[in-house]
Amino acid sequence: MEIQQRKILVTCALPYANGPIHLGHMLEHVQADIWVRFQRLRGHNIHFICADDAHGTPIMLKAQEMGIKPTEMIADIRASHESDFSGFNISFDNYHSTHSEENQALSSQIYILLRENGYITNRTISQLFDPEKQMFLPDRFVKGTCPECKADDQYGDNCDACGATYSPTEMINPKSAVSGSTPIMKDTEHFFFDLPQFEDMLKVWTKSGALQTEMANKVGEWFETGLKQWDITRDAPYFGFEIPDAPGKYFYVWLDAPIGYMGSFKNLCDKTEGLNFDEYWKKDSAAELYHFIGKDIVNFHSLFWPAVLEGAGYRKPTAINVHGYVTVNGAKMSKSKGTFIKASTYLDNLDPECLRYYYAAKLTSRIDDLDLNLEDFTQRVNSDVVNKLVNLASRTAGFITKKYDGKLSNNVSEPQLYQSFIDAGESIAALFEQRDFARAIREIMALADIANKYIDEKAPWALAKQEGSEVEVQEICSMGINLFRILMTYLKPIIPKLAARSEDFLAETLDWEIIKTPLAGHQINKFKALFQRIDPKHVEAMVDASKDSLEADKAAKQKQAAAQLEAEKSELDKEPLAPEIDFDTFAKTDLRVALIAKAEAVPKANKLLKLTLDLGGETRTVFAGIKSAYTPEELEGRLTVMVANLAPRQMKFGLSEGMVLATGPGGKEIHILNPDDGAKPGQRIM
RNA sequence: GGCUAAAUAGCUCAGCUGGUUAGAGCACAUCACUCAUAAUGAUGGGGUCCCAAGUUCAACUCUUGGUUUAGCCA
Repeated sequence: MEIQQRKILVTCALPYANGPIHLGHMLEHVQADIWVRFQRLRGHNIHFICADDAHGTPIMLKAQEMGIKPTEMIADIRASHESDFSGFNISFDNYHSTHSEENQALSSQIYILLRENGYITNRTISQLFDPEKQMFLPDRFVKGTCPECKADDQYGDNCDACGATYSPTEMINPKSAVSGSTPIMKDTEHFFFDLPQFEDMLKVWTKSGALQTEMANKVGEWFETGLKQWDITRDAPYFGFEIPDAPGKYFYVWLDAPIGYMGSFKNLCDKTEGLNFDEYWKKDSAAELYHFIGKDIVNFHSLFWPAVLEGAGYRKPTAINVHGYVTVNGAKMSKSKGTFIKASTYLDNLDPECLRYYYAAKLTSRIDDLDLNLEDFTQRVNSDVVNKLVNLASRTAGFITKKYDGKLSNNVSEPQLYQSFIDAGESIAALFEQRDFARAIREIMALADIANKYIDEKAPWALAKQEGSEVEVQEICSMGINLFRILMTYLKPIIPKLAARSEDFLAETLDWEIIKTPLAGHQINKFKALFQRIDPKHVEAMVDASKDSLEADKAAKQKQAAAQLEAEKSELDKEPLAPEIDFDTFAKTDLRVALIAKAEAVPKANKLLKLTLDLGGETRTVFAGIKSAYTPEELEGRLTVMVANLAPRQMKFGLSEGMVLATGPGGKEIHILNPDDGAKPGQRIM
């Protein structure tokens, strides 16, 4: 290949490991994947990496809620993320996690370099602290009344009702969202990254072409407001990496998350022969580095991240490629409308290539939001991919197979037409390079229209009925196949699976350079349907399924909320104290230490165990309603407490001569009493 | 509240630094074709280019004000 081979490293933003991938995430991964596949197709040396962002308070608390370790939770979520991405044919060279050895080593090393270079300062700050949970609270985990409009139940950083922003300390009646207790102010020493020192460098870098103009403008506004020192510390308990030389202090998740890009690449280098970490990350690296991100995290990537890299002596990104949000049917993705669609739900119902195509058809290099209009989606994909593109092969292949044994003509009858399709490749490539996929697709489809027109004008089906036109018919249809081959090659980065099926059909690997020579005298395979139309029913089913999973979520949340409410009630609320009695009244109750000599299940009783209690010489038979919480085996040999002077009571299964004491609401939650070590059977309890 | 971006046919979007009757695809209508996954081709209907004022010989394109939407900041 003539083109100078480039060394490129591409990343997608690291998905947060506390929830599933949805179609919003997919926009970014599809965009990056198309660009990466395009570069590969052009012969460049490109590596595409990602990882799960696995640290932070929300993950720690969610794991707690689920009753599992954070490491277990992030492992599960990572598996689901990887499966979703591979379902959409996202061609990562490596998918790692920020909770990894590589990342810990790099984060610590970068932090130490920043400190040595004088970019870390420390000071004591005062923060809201949950006295019950013994933890500092991020703003999002404080709820209370808005100081401006007095709306209840607002988050600690801003008010949904009036849009006011404030610090959680200004809230009226703040409560910890974790425990419900009232937070107190507590001092703690934090480390700060001294961002203002990088202002001059950032002003130059952000205007160097590394950012889209819209973003450069946006960042300009932030400069006007003034850069602030960045708090990179969180106190224990925190799920993350402990800061070197600072026990109990952890890196804020947003410090080690972007370093996760490096961590994932390091991990790839360690398992790839000849791939050198420094070649891509050292200060004077000749490799290109691109981050694909959404517009929500621009500040981290255009200010903190390049400054951290610079401060620690690494190279800065070549460019940050920012995209907008996905809306569905013109509105924000909504769980109640069923338009909050998870990647897995999509894959259950539709072909990933359809979404890849549709996103590509609407993606530009700008930051506009992209609307997934489900009706338009169906029409556009069916019309472009099936009616125009695949149709080109479908309508000509039959002739070649039936009349010419699957062999294309030796002669290329329209070399000029062919060449015009090849020439268009240059501008199409430029559009791919600029991430202007929408325009690329428009050009490709305009070519498909020309190709269909050509077939229509030549009408090989009419010629086929005339004697002596065999060669001409073969040549026309071969042209059709050849044009199809060019178009499919251009689309290969976007719809790789369809391209792969086309390769089977054409008996050839589609390649940007090779297609410059048309196929002549070439044997192709029998045409099979290459692509299934989108059936609107499947789209509907997907939306319904998204509603379903939401309803389940909602029900689960309600149940959880009810349980939490119950748990928040004190035991005394549930069962208020009984009226006062005098000592003599209490003394009438004769409580004794009893040895459970024997315990057996009562065959026909659901709740009862038959206990034989030894009072040190005398035994009693007691039926106790604790079968749901204890097995007979675990009770035998234990000491417990019984009411020894309770009048015997005739039960269906025999006479019960007393009762054992237990607490708890019932079911599994029954706890019998245990006297402390040393107590002897028969001793009175007073 | 301050700022940024967007607002063009039923839908999704193009319209470069202001210059003759505002474009494409889809959808719709009519005709042609019947090779093709009811696909393709031709023709056509459809727009006060968000509103108002201004600059100009001339504004979808520039300026100002407003409306709506999305977002950033306080």
